[in-house]
Amino acid sequence: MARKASDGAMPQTVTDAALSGLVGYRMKRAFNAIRADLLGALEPFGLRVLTFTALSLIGENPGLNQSQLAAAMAMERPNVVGVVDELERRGLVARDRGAHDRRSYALRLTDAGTALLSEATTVVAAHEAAMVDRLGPEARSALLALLAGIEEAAASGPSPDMS
Amino acid sequence: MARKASDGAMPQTVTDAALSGLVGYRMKRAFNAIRADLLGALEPFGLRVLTFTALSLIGENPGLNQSQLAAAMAMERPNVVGVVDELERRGLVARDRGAHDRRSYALRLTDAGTALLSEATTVVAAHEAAMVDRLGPEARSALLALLAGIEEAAASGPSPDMS
DNA sequence: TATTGTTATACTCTATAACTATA
DNA sequence: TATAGTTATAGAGTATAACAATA
Repeated sequence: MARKASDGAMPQTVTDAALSGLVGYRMKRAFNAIRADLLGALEPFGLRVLTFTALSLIGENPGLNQSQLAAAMAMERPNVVGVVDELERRGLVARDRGAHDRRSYALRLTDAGTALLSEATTVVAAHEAAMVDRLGPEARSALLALLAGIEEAAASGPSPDMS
Repeated sequence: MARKASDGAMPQTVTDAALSGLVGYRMKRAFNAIRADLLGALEPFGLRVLTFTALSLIGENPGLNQSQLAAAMAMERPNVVGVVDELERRGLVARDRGAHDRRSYALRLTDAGTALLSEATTVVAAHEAAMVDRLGPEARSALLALLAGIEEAAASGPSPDMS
């Protein structure tokens, strides 16, 4: 049986006072928690975070191509291919060859994709509300504003035009 | 030359109105921005986010073992091995065989580890301040409180005691 | 029998280089 | 030549199963 209370060789509780004042540390832990919850919410729909995000962006921007989708998702083009492949294989997204530029695909949701996105969005919003609304009625909007501000601050970051 | 302005086949700007109300989406983007900045701050020290976090936790809790470190870092024990290996190889952390329980190691910083942690912590804090303080004097503490609250809400989450 | 550290392994996400077909 | 999509590949980060040493 495990009995180390009388041992005295190691700390019983691990503290993180030095780290807990760092936004990056707190954000990683909070993000992991949110991500795990989000994953659970999406799992019944057979969606991952990436496929859900892509589905939502395509639904809101029908006709966009994969390069634009990659930029919107802040990821590289090659990694978008698999995401769209998966959505296309499941009949949720269609790739239409562009008439104007035959190199690119115009992405759009199928009827099945529109329906699944609608259901998944409802469930995801409910999951998030259950987590965030414990912190008070204004916590959600305050948090969203702060997070958006951080992303913006990073974009116009400490090393501007270092291209 | 690229000239698609007169094409009209695809949207010029991609919107994310539906997603931008979701905490998970905003958090992922903000976290990526913070993480990239953090990575840049740690790179001169030869540290990653994981090794910096481990270094800080060991410095604050000398004598803790790898299982406790894993729990504190919210990761699995096998993945801690490589992190401690790397820190030990660089002479920043020492593994002392425990006299009371010879299965475990008592982890502690070496003098070099203490010195490096001190320098890295200063630089990381300055980097974070440069990003976060643009949002106002109270943004940092407000954000930390909200993030801690989210993590706590997740811990006592919607599916309690589902072990 | 349970726990610590470990190895092996696999899966996801991400990033880069190089190819093809179109422009 | 430049761009869109693609392939192949490699690197992190994370997760589980199984093992030896110790309790």
